[in-house]
Amino acid sequence: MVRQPYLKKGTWSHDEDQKLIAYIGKYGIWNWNGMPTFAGLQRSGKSCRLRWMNYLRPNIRRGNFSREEEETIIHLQKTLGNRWSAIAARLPQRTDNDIKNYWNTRLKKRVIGEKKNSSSATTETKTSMEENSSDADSSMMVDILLDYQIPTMDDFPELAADTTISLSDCDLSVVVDDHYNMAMDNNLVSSENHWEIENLWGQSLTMEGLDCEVMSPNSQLWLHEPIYACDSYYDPVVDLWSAALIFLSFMFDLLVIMELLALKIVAADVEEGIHGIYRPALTGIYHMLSTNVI
DNA sequence: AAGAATGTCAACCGCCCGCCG
DNA sequence: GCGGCGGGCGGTTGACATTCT
Repeated sequence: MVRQPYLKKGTWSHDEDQKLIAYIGKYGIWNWNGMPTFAGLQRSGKSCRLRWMNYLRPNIRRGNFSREEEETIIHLQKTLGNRWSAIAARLPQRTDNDIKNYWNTRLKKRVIGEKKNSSSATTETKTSMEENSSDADSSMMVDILLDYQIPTMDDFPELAADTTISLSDCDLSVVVDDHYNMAMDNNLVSSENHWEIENLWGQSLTMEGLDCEVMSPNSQLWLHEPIYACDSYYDPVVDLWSAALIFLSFMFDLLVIMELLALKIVAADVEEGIHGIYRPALTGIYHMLSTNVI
C-alpha cells in the first residue's frame, strides 16, 4: 500500500510563502499539483493555488473597501447573485474570497438592514447615497445607477432573454437576462463611455458582422468594459513570449540536472550505481550530452 | 479582570466543468 | 463516449481578534 506523503494544512508560514513566490517567480505556474514537490512545499496543489491566488500574487489590494467598492459589490451581488468570481472580475485587484468574506461579514447585514427600511422613496435613497459618496466618480456612478433610463426587452426585440453578447470591436459587452433591467459598472463612469453606451445600443442591435460571443446568463442587463488581470491590458503576444521564455528556462535547468545525474551515475561503480533499466537510459543521456547531440 | 459573545478572514472541502488520452 | 485529472468556484469552518457583559 502506498503511503500518501504528509501534507501540511492550516496557516502558511513566511518560509512557505517565500518558497512559493520564488518558485512561481522562476518557473511560472505550470501545474499546481506538481508544483509543491518541486518547490519544496508539503502542501497540496490546491492549497498552493489558493494561497497564491488569494494572497501572494502581485497587485492584490487587501482590506479597506471604499464606499464605491461597497456599492459596486452590493449592486453586483444583487445583479449576479453569489457569483464571487464574476464580481471579482469587475473589481480590479480584489479577490473573490475577499469579496465573499466582506459580503458575508458586513455588507449582507447592511443590505438586510436597508431592506427593512426600504419604505423610503428612491429619491431619498439617491440623496443619501450622494451625500455619502466621497468623490465625483462615486457620485456619478450613483447618478447613472439611479437615473439611467432603464431599457426593457421591448426596446430590443432582437435579443432573447438570458443572453450575453460581447462586442469585441468596441470593447464593450451586453448581458441580457430575464429581469430586463439595466445597471452599469463604475468602470464605465465617464461622459465618453456613457456616450458609447448609448451609441452601443444602436450599434449592437443593428450592425451585422460584429464578432459576438455568447456568455452565461445572469440577472440584469449589464454593460462592462473588458477586465484585465493586474490592472493592465492583456497582450497575448507578450504572454506567448513569456510562456516560451519560462519553458526554455525550465528545459535548460532540466538539461543541467540530467547532465549532472548522468555524469554521477556513469562515474559511479556499477555495484553502487542504479541498476535495471535506468542505467542504460542514463548512460545514453550521458553519451548524447558528451557528443553534443542535445 | 475575565469569560462569553461576536466579528473577521485565511484556508479547507466538495462539487462541477473542461480538457485530454 | 468515457474516465481520469487539473483547475475553478462557492459554501463552510475554525482560529484568532475584538467587543461586550
